[in-house]
Amino acid sequence: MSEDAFLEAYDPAAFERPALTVDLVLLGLLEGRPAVLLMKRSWHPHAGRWAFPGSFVGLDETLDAAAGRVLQEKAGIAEGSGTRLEQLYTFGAVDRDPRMRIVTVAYLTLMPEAAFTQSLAGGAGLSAAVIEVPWTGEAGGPVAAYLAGDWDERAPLSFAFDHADILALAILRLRGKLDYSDVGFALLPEQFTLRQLQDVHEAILGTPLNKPAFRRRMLDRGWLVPTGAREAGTSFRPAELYRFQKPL
Amino acid sequence: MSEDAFLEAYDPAAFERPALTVDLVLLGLLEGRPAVLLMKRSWHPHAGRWAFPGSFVGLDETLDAAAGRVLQEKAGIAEGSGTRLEQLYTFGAVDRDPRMRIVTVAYLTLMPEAAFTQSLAGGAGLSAAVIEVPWTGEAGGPVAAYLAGDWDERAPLSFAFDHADILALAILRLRGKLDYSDVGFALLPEQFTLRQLQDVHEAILGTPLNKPAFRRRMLDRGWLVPTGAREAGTSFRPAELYRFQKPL
DNA sequence: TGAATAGTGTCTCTAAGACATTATTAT
DNA sequence: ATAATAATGTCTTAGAGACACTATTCA
Repeated sequence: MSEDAFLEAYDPAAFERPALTVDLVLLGLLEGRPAVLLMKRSWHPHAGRWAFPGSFVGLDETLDAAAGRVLQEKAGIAEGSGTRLEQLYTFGAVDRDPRMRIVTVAYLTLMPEAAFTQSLAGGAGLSAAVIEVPWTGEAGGPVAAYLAGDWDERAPLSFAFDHADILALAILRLRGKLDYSDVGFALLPEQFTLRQLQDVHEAILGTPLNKPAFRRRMLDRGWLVPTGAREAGTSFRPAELYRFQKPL
Repeated sequence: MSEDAFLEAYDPAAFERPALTVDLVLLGLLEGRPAVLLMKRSWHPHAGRWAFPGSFVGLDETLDAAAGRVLQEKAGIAEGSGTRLEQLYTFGAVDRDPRMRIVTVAYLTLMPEAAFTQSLAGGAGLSAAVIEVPWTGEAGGPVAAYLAGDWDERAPLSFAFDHADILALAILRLRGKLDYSDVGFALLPEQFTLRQLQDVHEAILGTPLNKPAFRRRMLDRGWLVPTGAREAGTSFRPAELYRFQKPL
């Protein structure tokens, strides 16, 4: 075909191509609520708005490698720290960046508690924003984010570029995988109670769940190992702590 | 951040970037079996192997638009012909193409019977290959494809580049969406029998299904409208023909 | 003892699998 | 009639929702 003939004579520099980046939706928990790490833009365009950390994709690095590099450079998290990277979707609207044509591969990053707070305190300029998921049934909907601490006082913060769409899709993906995969556990610390696990599920789904049914489902799955230890610091009956471990 | 300062002074032509393409997994049915449309490569590299049709992404076209253009140019299908395009995954291994760095956004294309046979007969050099899905449980596995007609005689054909991975992922995605979305119907003609629908599901899942339960599930969902007509040409009791229509 | 939440028992309802039975068409 | 498949009835079982009840801890 002509495509092959074209490629045979192709000069890589001859034609303009879109630039290619990766952007990371860094998800974790803040006081039990789902939250993302964002950078406040101080330059044009979209100065004052909030964006996910990202980077250009190098000529000799994989997409996954570029995402891992961003995790390292901008969030201060080394690979293999329990943080999980998963490709989410590729966004290619022509005018998504006013400066030039940039196609971005969005990654969903699930951070356990330790990694999340570590990169928040890392001084790399990342802020945490709590996510509020409206109940929209099966369909996806707009997702609001509020700067940590001011959850019920301030206005939702505004996103740069198409990053609001990216976040909405990330939540949708999370929802879809919630009850057949182990994404719910990836956000929790090493040890957690069943109530914490249920809170995470409810926050992501945006709807309350039936307590006995939820416990049965989780325990019957066989992924939870009781530690024998109990939570501390409550003024009532402390719950048992569990560890997540897939059998075999 | 330095990223912004960098971009301010950025000369779009100054740094080399990966090339960006779209590739289309064109899925349809051939004698009731799932099949894909492929092009046999006659040039180096990977001459003699089979590849999905694709194209470079233009500087001023959306990813979806580029995919639609490929559908038009290489499969001869106009948009809005009932064929559905859905972004699948972006493949970015550094050496996936030996000539240069090419990142490709793979699209899953569900073609109804009419469109599939039309583009097969269109003379654009596309061949149909029947897909054989091994039963691999929930996990994805290798997917074999056989040139139409020689299904049980010939060896499975070999794919160019990483296109075997792309096909395996396409089947996996299809499986996942099969029983909560309408992808099963997108492959069938306007009117079809419940047995045809079940055959499609079984072929994609790679496992037999319980007939009464399948019928109940499909009919209770409310997406099937009985037409009153019946299939013709059987030597036994003809089945009722249904149309797919989502309520509201 | 009271407040608050952890954790469980049980009933009901829904949906799926298994299997058998009836229905309908062509030859 | 016979062959072949369509279409349905029914029994059983698994799992979820609802709701009430018991258990355990701190103040």
